[in-house]
Amino acid sequence: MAAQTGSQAVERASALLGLIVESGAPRTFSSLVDELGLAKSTTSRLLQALERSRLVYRDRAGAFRPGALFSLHAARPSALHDLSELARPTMEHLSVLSRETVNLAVPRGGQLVSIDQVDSRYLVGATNWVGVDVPAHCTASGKVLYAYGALPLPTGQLERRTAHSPVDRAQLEHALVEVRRRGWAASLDELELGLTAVAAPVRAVDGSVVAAVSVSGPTSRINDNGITKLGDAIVAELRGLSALLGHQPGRKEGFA
Amino acid sequence: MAAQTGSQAVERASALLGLIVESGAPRTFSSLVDELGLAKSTTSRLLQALERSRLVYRDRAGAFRPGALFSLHAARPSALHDLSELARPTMEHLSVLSRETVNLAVPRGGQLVSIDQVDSRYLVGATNWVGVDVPAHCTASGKVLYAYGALPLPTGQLERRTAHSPVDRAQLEHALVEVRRRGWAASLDELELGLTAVAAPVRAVDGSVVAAVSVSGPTSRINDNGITKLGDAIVAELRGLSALLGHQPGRKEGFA
DNA sequence: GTCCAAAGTTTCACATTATGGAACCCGAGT
DNA sequence: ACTCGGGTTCCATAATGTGAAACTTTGGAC
Repeated sequence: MAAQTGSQAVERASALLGLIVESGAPRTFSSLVDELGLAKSTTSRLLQALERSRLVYRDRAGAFRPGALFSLHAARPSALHDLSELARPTMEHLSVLSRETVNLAVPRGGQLVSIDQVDSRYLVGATNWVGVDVPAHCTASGKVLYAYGALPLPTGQLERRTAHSPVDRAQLEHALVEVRRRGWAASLDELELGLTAVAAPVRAVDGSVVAAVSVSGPTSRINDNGITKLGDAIVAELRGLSALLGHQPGRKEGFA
Repeated sequence: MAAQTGSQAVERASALLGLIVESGAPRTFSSLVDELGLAKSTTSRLLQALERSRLVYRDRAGAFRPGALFSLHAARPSALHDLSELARPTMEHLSVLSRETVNLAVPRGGQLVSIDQVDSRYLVGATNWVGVDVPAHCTASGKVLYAYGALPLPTGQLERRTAHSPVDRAQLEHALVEVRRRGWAASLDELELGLTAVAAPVRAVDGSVVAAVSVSGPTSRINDNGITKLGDAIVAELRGLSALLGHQPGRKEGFA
């Protein structure tokens, strides 16, 4: 049985709020009652308190969604900062393992946005990618977000950055199939000659991909340590971060 | 005194969470104790419950920030949907008042993103702008977001859409000064000949601008009803929406 | 290193609050 | 009309939350 923490009511209300936030779809009153197992009257009263506190709102059909405080948070630039703080321990662990540059990127406004970085521990290979505008199809993170539908596929002519850049659509599509098969993506001299990156997805509770974490460095060094080995290591490391976002391995991990 | 709601503990914890989410900066333990006036021990216990529930996290200095559930929500496409649901009543009221097209736009990835629209009640003037890529400096909403620092100013050459488009930087800068003076922005035949829009800012708790709401229609009709009158009406209508995001009129409303 | 104040946590008696069963309300469907 | 599902309100009482006080930890000054 749960230890006494002096905050049972708060924990119950928080559990309700967690179910609502983690849900991809609006939650009905009775589904919340069934899942949490509290009395209807208790559930009703806790939800009313959450509603008054702007933590949930009821849509037109009466189902529950995250409320104004969540929208306020999401609307501010600091939301990205909080996400990168959440990811920071994972990124620093990857930095220790790989000794290379670790980068966190998210889809924003239909584009790839790099929001945080842990720098390489080598003297060579220290490019700061945060805030830098790059063609997503040439990057490992971009391929991850495309492969799992977190970014709309690019339209128009694909930009060529190097002789290795995937400017042919069929070539890119094939690469995305490979990403989905392996669970990670690679970019070999495609953004910049001599630069290789490997990236894997960060998933939310329903398996949808919300971010990508990449490890990048000079092609020679990354090759020497093994691209497949690195890809699998990133996937393994991101399990913890995805779990913080409510993701449980074994759940559907397909096209979001 | 407050009526008995049977959820005092939840309301207290929610009030703490609200202070943390509304704060632009991390909140210290003692500032929360001072502001809410609860006993230190009660405050400590409630914050611990919120932390266990992933609703807050403590940064390296031990100060409190919105937790993983907020980051999860912000990272998902549905966050924009929830923001537009929050704005919907205001937008529909503006639609009734103006009988024109009402649009909600946010800054995302350094760009202007239109996320919701209430259509004109006239037969003429029904363009759907949601998801359409437009040069922000030619739009009323874009000018609002630039004027208040919610969007980085455009770099490079300013695109010309019509003979009225502000392609000269000094011209644009002057327009932004005017936006800040009046509290709303206008775009007269600048995006499209015959199209005029007026927009005003949606503000968060600290006065920072997080979105813009515009009313647009044929230039002749908008002119007939008066641009200044429309601008002032939008500003007045958005007070309620900004209040939902914790904004209180009279607080600093300057450059965010 | 020591000392001290501030930040924060734990303990516990008991007053207050949260709980859940039952009654009730409302709207939709038959 | 009745039934059912989604909720809300009521209320007796058991359980929990509360805050004062004691205690611990941390950071800065000397």
